[in-house]
Amino acid sequence: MPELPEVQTVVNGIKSKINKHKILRFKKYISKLRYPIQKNLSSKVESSTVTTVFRRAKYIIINLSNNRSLVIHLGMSGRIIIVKNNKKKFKHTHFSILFNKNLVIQFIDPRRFGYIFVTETASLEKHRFFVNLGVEPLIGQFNDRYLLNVTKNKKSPIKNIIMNQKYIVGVGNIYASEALFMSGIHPSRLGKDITKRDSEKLVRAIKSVLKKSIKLGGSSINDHTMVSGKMGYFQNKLYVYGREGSKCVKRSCQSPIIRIVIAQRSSFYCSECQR
DNA sequence: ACTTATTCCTGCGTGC
DNA sequence: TGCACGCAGGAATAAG
Repeated sequence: MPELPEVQTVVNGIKSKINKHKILRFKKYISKLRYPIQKNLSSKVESSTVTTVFRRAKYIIINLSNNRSLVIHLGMSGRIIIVKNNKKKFKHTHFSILFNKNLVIQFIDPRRFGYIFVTETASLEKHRFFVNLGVEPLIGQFNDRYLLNVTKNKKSPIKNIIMNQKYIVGVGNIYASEALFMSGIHPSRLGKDITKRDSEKLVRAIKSVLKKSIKLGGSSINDHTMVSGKMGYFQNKLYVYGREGSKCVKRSCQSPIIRIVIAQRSSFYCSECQR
Protein backbone atom coordinates (compact mmCIF):
# COMPACT_ATOMS: atom_id res chain seq x y z
CA MET A 1 0.00 0.00 0.00
CA PRO A 2 2.10 2.86 -1.18
CA GLU A 3 1.53 5.92 0.96
CA LEU A 4 3.73 9.00 1.32
CA PRO A 5 6.81 7.19 2.75
CA GLU A 6 6.72 4.45 0.11
CA VAL A 7 6.32 6.94 -2.73
CA GLN A 8 9.09 9.12 -1.28
CA THR A 9 11.31 6.03 -1.05
CA VAL A 10 10.78 5.38 -4.76
CA VAL A 11 11.46 9.02 -5.62
CA ASN A 12 14.64 9.01 -3.54
CA GLY A 13 15.70 5.83 -5.30
CA ILE A 14 15.20 6.95 -8.89
CA LYS A 15 16.06 10.63 -8.52
CA SER A 16 19.84 10.53 -8.61
CA LYS A 17 19.82 7.69 -11.13
CA ILE A 18 17.60 9.17 -13.86
CA ASN A 19 18.28 12.88 -13.38
CA LYS A 20 19.73 14.43 -16.55
CA HIS A 21 19.18 11.18 -18.39
CA LYS A 22 17.54 11.10 -21.77
CA ILE A 23 14.46 8.96 -22.40
CA LEU A 24 15.22 6.78 -25.40
CA ARG A 25 12.11 4.69 -25.39
CA PHE A 26 8.80 4.26 -23.55
CA LYS A 27 7.47 0.73 -23.90
CA LYS A 28 4.01 -0.29 -22.80
CA TYR A 29 2.95 -3.89 -22.48
CA ILE A 30 -0.58 -3.32 -21.31
CA SER A 31 -2.52 -0.13 -21.58
CA LYS A 32 -5.40 -1.01 -19.27
CA LEU A 33 -4.29 0.33 -15.91
CA ARG A 34 -6.59 2.35 -13.67
CA TYR A 35 -6.70 4.81 -16.55
CA PRO A 36 -5.60 3.71 -20.03
CA ILE A 37 -2.13 4.84 -20.99
CA GLN A 38 -2.39 7.72 -23.49
CA LYS A 39 -1.77 6.50 -27.03
CA ASN A 40 0.65 9.31 -27.81
CA LEU A 41 2.50 9.15 -24.47
CA SER A 42 5.68 7.69 -25.92
CA SER A 43 5.98 10.38 -28.60
CA LYS A 44 5.47 13.06 -25.95
CA VAL A 45 8.33 11.87 -23.76
CA GLU A 46 10.85 10.14 -26.01
CA SER A 47 14.12 11.99 -26.72
CA SER A 48 13.54 14.47 -23.89
CA THR A 49 15.72 14.73 -20.78
CA VAL A 50 14.82 14.48 -17.10
CA THR A 51 15.22 17.82 -15.32
CA THR A 52 13.62 17.18 -11.89
CA VAL A 53 12.13 14.27 -9.96
CA PHE A 54 9.92 14.88 -6.96
CA ARG A 55 6.85 13.76 -5.04
CA ARG A 56 3.53 15.56 -4.60
CA ALA A 57 0.96 13.71 -2.46
CA LYS A 58 1.27 10.07 -3.58
CA TYR A 59 2.35 11.02 -7.10
CA ILE A 60 5.81 10.65 -8.59
CA ILE A 61 6.55 13.57 -10.91
CA ILE A 62 9.29 13.49 -13.50
CA ASN A 63 9.78 16.86 -15.17
CA LEU A 64 11.19 16.81 -18.68
CA SER A 65 13.20 19.22 -20.79
CA ASN A 66 10.33 19.59 -23.26
CA ASN A 67 8.20 21.31 -20.59
CA ARG A 68 6.12 18.24 -19.95
CA SER A 69 5.72 16.20 -16.77
CA LEU A 70 5.48 12.45 -16.54
CA VAL A 71 3.25 11.58 -13.59
CA ILE A 72 3.04 8.12 -12.01
CA HIS A 73 0.70 6.86 -9.29
CA LEU A 74 1.49 3.49 -7.72
CA GLY A 75 -2.11 2.70 -6.82
CA MET A 76 -2.19 -0.15 -4.37
CA SER A 77 0.34 -2.63 -5.58
CA GLY A 78 2.50 -0.59 -7.93
CA ARG A 79 6.29 -0.93 -7.77
CA ILE A 80 9.12 0.69 -9.64
CA ILE A 81 12.42 -1.08 -10.01
CA ILE A 82 15.65 -0.10 -11.72
CA VAL A 83 17.26 -2.72 -13.91
CA LYS A 84 20.38 -2.74 -16.06
CA ASN A 85 18.71 -4.08 -19.14
CA ASN A 86 15.15 -4.73 -20.17
CA LYS A 87 15.52 -8.38 -21.10
CA LYS A 88 13.73 -9.75 -18.07
CA LYS A 89 10.08 -8.74 -17.99
CA PHE A 90 8.04 -9.74 -14.95
CA LYS A 91 4.50 -11.11 -15.05
CA HIS A 92 3.03 -7.74 -14.15
CA THR A 93 5.48 -5.36 -15.79
CA HIS A 94 3.08 -3.00 -17.54
CA PHE A 95 5.50 -0.44 -18.93
CA SER A 96 9.18 0.35 -18.93
CA ILE A 97 11.19 3.47 -19.61
CA LEU A 98 14.57 3.09 -21.29
CA PHE A 99 17.10 5.83 -20.59
CA ASN A 100 20.55 6.32 -22.01
CA LYS A 101 23.50 4.52 -20.37
CA ASN A 102 21.49 1.28 -20.18
CA LEU A 103 19.29 2.56 -17.40
CA VAL A 104 15.78 1.12 -17.30
CA ILE A 105 12.86 1.51 -14.94
CA GLN A 106 10.06 -1.01 -14.90
CA PHE A 107 6.58 -0.48 -13.52
CA ILE A 108 5.17 -3.65 -11.93
CA ASP A 109 1.57 -3.63 -10.67
CA PRO A 110 -0.43 -6.86 -10.15
CA ARG A 111 -3.67 -5.14 -9.19
CA ARG A 112 -3.44 -2.50 -11.89
CA PHE A 113 -4.71 0.36 -9.78
CA GLY A 114 -1.69 2.42 -10.72
CA TYR A 115 -1.48 4.80 -13.67
CA ILE A 116 0.78 7.07 -15.66
CA PHE A 117 0.08 10.18 -17.71
CA VAL A 118 1.91 13.05 -19.31
CA THR A 119 0.83 16.67 -19.10
CA GLU A 120 2.23 20.15 -19.63
CA THR A 121 4.32 21.10 -16.58
CA ALA A 122 2.84 24.60 -16.49
CA SER A 123 -0.67 23.24 -16.07
CA LEU A 124 0.13 20.36 -13.73
CA GLU A 125 -1.32 22.07 -10.66
CA LYS A 126 -4.56 22.63 -12.54
CA HIS A 127 -4.82 19.00 -13.62
CA ARG A 128 -7.99 17.33 -12.35
CA PHE A 129 -5.97 14.93 -10.19
CA PHE A 130 -3.96 17.76 -8.64
CA VAL A 131 -6.34 20.64 -8.32
CA ASN A 132 -8.08 19.33 -5.19
CA LEU A 133 -5.03 18.08 -3.32
CA GLY A 134 -4.61 19.32 0.24
CA VAL A 135 -1.54 20.35 2.20
CA GLU A 136 1.68 18.32 2.40
CA PRO A 137 1.95 16.91 5.93
CA LEU A 138 5.69 17.49 6.26
CA ILE A 139 5.63 21.26 5.76
CA GLY A 140 4.98 23.93 8.38
CA GLN A 141 1.62 24.85 6.90
CA PHE A 142 0.30 21.56 8.26
CA ASN A 143 0.00 22.45 11.93
CA ASP A 144 -2.47 22.07 14.79
CA ARG A 145 -4.44 25.17 13.76
CA TYR A 146 -4.83 23.86 10.20
CA LEU A 147 -6.01 20.43 11.33
CA LEU A 148 -8.39 21.81 13.94
CA ASN A 149 -9.91 24.04 11.31
CA VAL A 150 -10.41 21.02 9.05
CA THR A 151 -11.92 18.80 11.73
CA LYS A 152 -14.29 21.27 13.37
CA ASN A 153 -17.99 20.66 12.66
CA LYS A 154 -17.23 17.44 10.75
CA LYS A 155 -19.40 14.44 11.43
CA SER A 156 -17.07 11.90 9.88
CA PRO A 157 -14.51 9.86 11.83
CA ILE A 158 -11.09 11.44 12.34
CA LYS A 159 -9.48 8.55 10.49
CA ASN A 160 -11.42 9.37 7.33
CA ILE A 161 -10.54 13.04 7.62
CA ILE A 162 -6.79 12.48 7.83
CA MET A 163 -6.95 10.00 4.95
CA ASN A 164 -8.91 12.38 2.75
CA GLN A 165 -6.45 13.76 0.20
CA LYS A 166 -8.31 17.03 -0.17
CA TYR A 167 -7.37 17.99 3.41
CA ILE A 168 -3.99 16.31 3.94
CA VAL A 169 -2.12 14.32 1.33
CA GLY A 170 -0.02 11.19 1.64
CA VAL A 171 -1.65 9.57 4.66
CA GLY A 172 -3.30 6.21 3.88
CA ASN A 173 -4.67 3.35 5.90
CA ILE A 174 -1.45 2.24 7.57
CA TYR A 175 -0.12 5.59 8.75
CA ALA A 176 -3.57 6.84 9.76
CA SER A 177 -3.91 3.90 12.18
CA GLU A 178 -0.36 4.40 13.46
CA ALA A 179 -0.66 8.16 13.98
CA LEU A 180 -3.96 7.80 15.82
CA PHE A 181 -2.41 5.23 18.15
CA MET A 182 0.56 7.49 18.79
CA SER A 183 -1.73 10.36 19.71
CA GLY A 184 -4.17 8.29 21.79
CA ILE A 185 -7.17 9.09 19.62
CA HIS A 186 -9.80 6.46 18.74
CA PRO A 187 -10.14 6.13 14.94
CA SER A 188 -13.94 6.44 15.14
CA ARG A 189 -13.87 9.71 17.07
CA LEU A 190 -15.75 12.34 15.10
CA GLY A 191 -13.95 15.32 13.67
CA LYS A 192 -16.04 17.77 15.65
CA ASP A 193 -14.89 16.15 18.90
CA ILE A 194 -11.20 16.75 18.22
CA THR A 195 -9.75 19.27 20.69
CA LYS A 196 -6.82 21.64 20.25
CA ARG A 197 -4.68 19.34 22.36
CA ASP A 198 -5.70 16.32 20.21
CA SER A 199 -4.86 18.26 17.08
CA GLU A 200 -1.41 19.13 18.41
CA LYS A 201 -0.68 15.51 19.27
CA LEU A 202 -2.05 14.16 16.01
CA VAL A 203 -0.10 16.59 13.84
CA ARG A 204 3.08 15.69 15.70
CA ALA A 205 2.34 11.97 15.34
CA ILE A 206 1.64 12.18 11.60
CA LYS A 207 4.86 14.07 10.90
CA SER A 208 6.86 11.75 13.13
CA VAL A 209 5.59 8.44 11.74
CA LEU A 210 5.98 9.55 8.12
CA LYS A 211 9.54 10.77 8.68
CA LYS A 212 10.58 7.63 10.52
CA SER A 213 9.15 5.41 7.80
CA ILE A 214 10.93 7.33 5.04
CA LYS A 215 14.21 6.81 6.92
CA LEU A 216 13.63 3.04 6.89
CA GLY A 217 12.55 2.81 3.25
CA GLY A 218 8.80 2.53 3.87
CA SER A 219 6.67 -0.45 4.86
CA SER A 220 6.93 -3.59 2.73
CA ILE A 221 3.58 -5.22 3.53
CA ASN A 222 2.59 -6.88 0.26
CA ASP A 223 4.19 -5.22 -2.70
CA HIS A 224 6.32 -2.23 -1.84
CA THR A 225 10.07 -2.52 -2.25
CA MET A 226 12.83 -0.02 -2.77
CA VAL A 227 13.86 0.49 -6.41
CA SER A 228 16.76 -1.89 -5.81
CA GLY A 229 14.22 -4.63 -5.08
CA LYS A 230 15.14 -4.66 -1.39
CA MET A 231 12.39 -4.55 1.21
CA GLY A 232 11.67 -1.51 3.32
CA TYR A 233 11.92 -2.01 7.06
CA PHE A 234 9.15 0.02 8.65
CA GLN A 235 6.64 -2.86 8.64
CA ASN A 236 8.61 -4.15 11.63
CA LYS A 237 8.02 -0.91 13.51
CA LEU A 238 4.25 -0.74 13.24
CA TYR A 239 2.43 -0.41 16.57
CA VAL A 240 -1.11 -1.39 15.57
CA TYR A 241 -1.56 -1.92 11.82
CA GLY A 242 -2.03 -5.63 11.08
CA ARG A 243 -1.61 -6.54 14.76
CA GLU A 244 -5.17 -7.60 15.60
CA GLY A 245 -5.24 -9.68 18.80
CA SER A 246 -1.63 -8.89 19.72
CA LYS A 247 -0.79 -6.95 22.84
CA CYS A 248 -0.41 -3.19 22.93
CA VAL A 249 3.30 -2.33 22.73
CA LYS A 250 3.00 0.04 25.67
CA ARG A 251 4.43 -1.88 28.62
CA SER A 252 2.00 -0.53 31.15
CA CYS A 253 -0.95 -1.46 28.92
CA GLN A 254 -0.69 -4.89 27.22
CA SER A 255 -4.34 -4.68 26.12
CA PRO A 256 -5.33 -6.38 22.85
CA ILE A 257 -5.22 -4.54 19.55
CA ILE A 258 -8.68 -4.41 17.99
CA ARG A 259 -9.61 -4.39 14.30
CA ILE A 260 -12.78 -2.63 13.20
CA VAL A 261 -13.98 -1.54 9.77
CA ILE A 262 -14.45 2.17 9.20
CA ALA A 263 -15.61 3.26 5.75
CA GLN A 264 -14.78 -0.17 4.28
CA ARG A 265 -11.23 0.00 5.62
CA SER A 266 -9.57 -2.06 8.32
CA SER A 267 -8.69 0.11 11.27
CA PHE A 268 -6.49 -1.02 14.13
CA TYR A 269 -6.34 0.52 17.59
CA CYS A 270 -5.58 -0.25 21.22
CA SER A 271 -8.73 -0.85 23.24
CA GLU A 272 -7.28 1.00 26.24
CA CYS A 273 -4.89 3.66 24.95
CA GLN A 274 -7.21 5.29 22.43
CA ARG A 275 -10.37 7.17 23.37
C1' DA B 1 -20.91 21.43 0.64
C1' DC B 2 -20.59 17.30 2.75
C1' DT B 3 -20.93 12.13 3.37
C1' DT B 4 -21.12 7.39 2.02
C1' DA B 5 -21.13 3.61 -1.37
C1' DT B 6 -19.33 1.68 -5.53
C1' DT B 7 -15.88 0.54 -8.78
C1' DC B 8 -11.56 -1.03 -10.80
C1' DC B 9 -7.91 -5.57 -10.25
C1' DT B 10 -5.13 -9.96 -8.89
C1' DG B 11 -2.93 -12.74 -5.28
C1' DC B 12 -3.51 -14.95 -1.22
C1' DG B 13 -5.63 -17.37 2.65
C1' DT B 14 -9.51 -20.14 4.17
C1' DG B 15 -13.02 -23.72 4.10
C1' DC B 16 -15.34 -27.52 2.01
C1' DT C 1 -5.82 -31.00 -5.51
C1' DG C 2 -9.35 -27.92 -6.84
C1' DC C 3 -12.65 -24.51 -6.59
C1' DA C 4 -15.52 -20.73 -4.61
C1' DC C 5 -15.26 -17.07 -1.81
C1' DG C 6 -13.80 -12.97 0.84
C1' DC C 7 -10.40 -9.74 1.63
C1' DA C 8 -6.58 -6.38 0.81
C1' DG C 9 -7.20 -0.82 -0.43
C1' DG C 10 -6.29 4.54 -3.40
C1' DA C 11 -9.29 7.55 -4.86
C1' DA C 12 -12.34 9.05 -8.69
C1' DT C 13 -16.97 8.93 -9.37
C1' DA C 14 -21.78 8.42 -8.48
C1' DA C 15 -25.37 8.66 -5.47
C1' DG C 16 -27.55 10.17 -1.31
